[in-house]
Amino acid sequence: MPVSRRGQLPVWQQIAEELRTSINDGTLLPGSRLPTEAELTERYQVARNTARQALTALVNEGLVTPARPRGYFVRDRKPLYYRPQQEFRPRPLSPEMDIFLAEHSADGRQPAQSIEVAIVDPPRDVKKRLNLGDGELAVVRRRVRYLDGEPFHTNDSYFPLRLVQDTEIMRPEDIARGANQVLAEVGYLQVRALDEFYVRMPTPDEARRLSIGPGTPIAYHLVTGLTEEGQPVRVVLNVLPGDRHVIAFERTRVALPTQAAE
Amino acid sequence: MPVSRRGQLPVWQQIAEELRTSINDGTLLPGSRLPTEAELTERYQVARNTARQALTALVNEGLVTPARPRGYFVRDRKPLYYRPQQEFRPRPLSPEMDIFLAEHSADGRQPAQSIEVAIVDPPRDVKKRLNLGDGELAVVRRRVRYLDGEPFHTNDSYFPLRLVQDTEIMRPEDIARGANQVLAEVGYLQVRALDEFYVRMPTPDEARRLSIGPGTPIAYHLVTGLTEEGQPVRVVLNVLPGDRHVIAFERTRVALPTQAAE
DNA sequence: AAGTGGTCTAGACCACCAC
DNA sequence: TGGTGGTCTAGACCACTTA
Repeated sequence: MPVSRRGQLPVWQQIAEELRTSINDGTLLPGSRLPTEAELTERYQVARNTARQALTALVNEGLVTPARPRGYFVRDRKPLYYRPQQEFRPRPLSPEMDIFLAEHSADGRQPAQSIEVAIVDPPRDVKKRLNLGDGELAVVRRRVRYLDGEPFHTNDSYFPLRLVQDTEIMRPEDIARGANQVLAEVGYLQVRALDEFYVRMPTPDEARRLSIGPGTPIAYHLVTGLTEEGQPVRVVLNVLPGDRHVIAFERTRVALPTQAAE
Repeated sequence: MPVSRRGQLPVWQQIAEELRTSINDGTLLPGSRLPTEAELTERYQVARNTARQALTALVNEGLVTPARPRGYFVRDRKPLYYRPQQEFRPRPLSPEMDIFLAEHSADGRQPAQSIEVAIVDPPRDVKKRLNLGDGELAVVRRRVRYLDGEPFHTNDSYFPLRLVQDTEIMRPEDIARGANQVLAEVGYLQVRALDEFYVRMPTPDEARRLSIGPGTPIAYHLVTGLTEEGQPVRVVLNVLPGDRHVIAFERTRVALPTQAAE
């Protein structure tokens, strides 16, 4: 086979490149099995570790996933649309999960979620955006959302404790009309939100919580909800595995048609 | 040292975990050097490959970067804000690069860009969003933007060839008033845009073009620009390395305060 | 020139699970 | 229970780049 030990590229990269090509040109379709490590060592006449290095590279690129003891398989990415704007749209009275449900159940997939409420000293990220003083606490509603029993993403909403004490927000149950409505009822209507997306590899904790395999990055999505006066009253922290989401939103022209920047 | 061969976790994971902890608790600050492979094999009494596997894992998590022959170093993530909304804001007559420049030069960093124009059969992603028939061609303006001489992101704008033939868009130069304005002048004013973000590892090509090291994912940002009639006239394809960008935008309430979804 | 990580080999034992 | 990938060892040679 055409691997050369004197080539510009290391042998393992040449092997990885050949496999990559097979995947891209459709020779190896999503879901199909790659050659085993043993087959590669045989075919290219290299040590097993060399073949392994090639496969490991593909795993870290997110192209391939190992499924012991059946072999390595070409990954099948089928991300679903995730619409941060959705939450500023009016909607009928319905369980808190509605949006998520409406977005995804159309596919015939079974949505589910777990809710957990805690009073915490929030992470620095959140503290800063909520303008919390030292030692000031927050309530967090932590959710993991599932699709067909598989974890899909996490959604942790933080509220300053002093604003939501003794409201429904403190109870680990679905809030039929939405937590934002509860906030509005106690005088903190949100009229603006700031969205930030960080793209990075998951921490081991995140990987565990969401069953994220190697080679799968995440979007770390922060939303800061503000009142008319610009007071932050809510920070949401979402972790969206890249292989399961497409983040989508829509924009409309805000200004007169005098100028349109590229 | 406390690595046990009979532990639940493989030795290399235990080593990785100790290093990870040192990084997170500030013992190893961003920019500082990790122990060398030789030092780790000595300290933990393991084979070099085992120490290496621990370090490689941290590299693939994006925590650490190897800088031969100086050793491994803790990475320093300093992403800049990237605001897709910016382009729908009015702005003064100025070079095409202005937005990018205004966004980033405040930091005292030197922005630059390269432009390249080509007539191509666009990728499927683009073709579909532009509603191009089979064999119908497009013009692409490919840009790489730099900051302090380092590649920062790529920005490829596609236009249906039939719409922009003989316009400035065909010329590989900065368009002072912006390509969108040119489009508007020939009758294709954009009033809406659809944004999609995919989060994934870079392809080897992307990694090369943008000098992306291992363990760094990208956001693949697609913008489809639509006219009043809903005709797509522009598709932009951005590749944003995760270690250099924070994607940010703002939302305002669109509906009456009857309902506020969480 | 020395020391670093990069590559590669050859071999061993093990845990897991589909068949 | 066989075959798979996961882990680990011990050693070798090389390429690079900074000091």
